Amino acid sequence: MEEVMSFMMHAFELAKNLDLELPNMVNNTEILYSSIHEVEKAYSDAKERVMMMLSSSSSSQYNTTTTKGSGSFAQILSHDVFMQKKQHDQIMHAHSMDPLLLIQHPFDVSVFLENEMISGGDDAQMLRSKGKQLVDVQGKETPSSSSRPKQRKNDLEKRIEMFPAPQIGNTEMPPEDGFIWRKYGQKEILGRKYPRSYYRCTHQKLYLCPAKKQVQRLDNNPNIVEVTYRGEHICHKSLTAPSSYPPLPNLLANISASQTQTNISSEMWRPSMNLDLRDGDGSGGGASNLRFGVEYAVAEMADAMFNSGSSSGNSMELLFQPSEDKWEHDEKED
DNA sequence: ATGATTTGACCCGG
DNA sequence: CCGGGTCAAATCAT
Repeated sequence: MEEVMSFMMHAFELAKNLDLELPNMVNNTEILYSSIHEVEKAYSDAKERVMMMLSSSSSSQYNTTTTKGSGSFAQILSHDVFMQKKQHDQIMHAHSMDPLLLIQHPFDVSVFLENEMISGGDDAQMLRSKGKQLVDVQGKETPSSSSRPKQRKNDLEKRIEMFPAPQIGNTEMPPEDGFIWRKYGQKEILGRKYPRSYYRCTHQKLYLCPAKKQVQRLDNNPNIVEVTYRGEHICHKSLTAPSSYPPLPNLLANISASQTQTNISSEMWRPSMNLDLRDGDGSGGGASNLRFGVEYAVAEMADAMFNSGSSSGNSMELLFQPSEDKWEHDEKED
């Protein structure tokens, strides 16, 4: 029960925060949206916990091996709510929060794109055509003409997204977005309360992946981090994935059917536990090390295991449900 | 030993 | 010249 209370308290806190920050948010719809969404989610989480409890209390003798079709009303209800919540979250994310989708379906979320896009589109191509020397294929710098082969800002397409920031635990943990990032710098920014962290794609060396991101906590609302993406993941395309994702509706259908993808932003909002994966000093470490696909499933599993405790088998049931239609398959090298 | 993070120095555009 | 972005050596983690 304390768990539920904790969830509720968190929801209250978020709502209160939203209330307080509302005047500041009216002209920033992204933040407003994000905040509302998180409040909604917090309550939804609390509700889910209650459902779980209902479920376990009314069918305690069935315990963990309950299989589908034999559940009590509460179980069904709980399952239903869980599904609804998941589906809802995923739809919301698909439309606004998921940078993968943002990259793959920029048309769908154009509201989040900045005006600073560079005509010409393809980053890699653009870099090449601009004669920028990055690194050569062997990974060595190609020294020529005194100046450093450094990409300058504005060379890459820029996309800004708002993510909820963790309030407890390692609050410096950047939002998980499905890619593996390596931190290469941190800087105090003039007029900003919090330092900005710089990340680049881990596969930069191997695959010349130009993707980068900056993570910056907002000063007027530290609960939100502004993530600026630059460049697209060519490594993602070549390594894993789907050079093109299924059309959005299909994707959503797949996700909600398979229940394997984790709601990304929810991972950092777990109110009653500290999900620090490493680095507890909060000194700016902790680049995200989860990757899309497998680890997400693992995270989801861990999430379900921790959160459901001994109360119900529903989550597990969802987790192990066959789902071959995942669109991220492997990380095979070529 | 290898890879990631930290952090001061450096570079460049405005 | 200043500030933002990046480099790279030192350090840390595994």
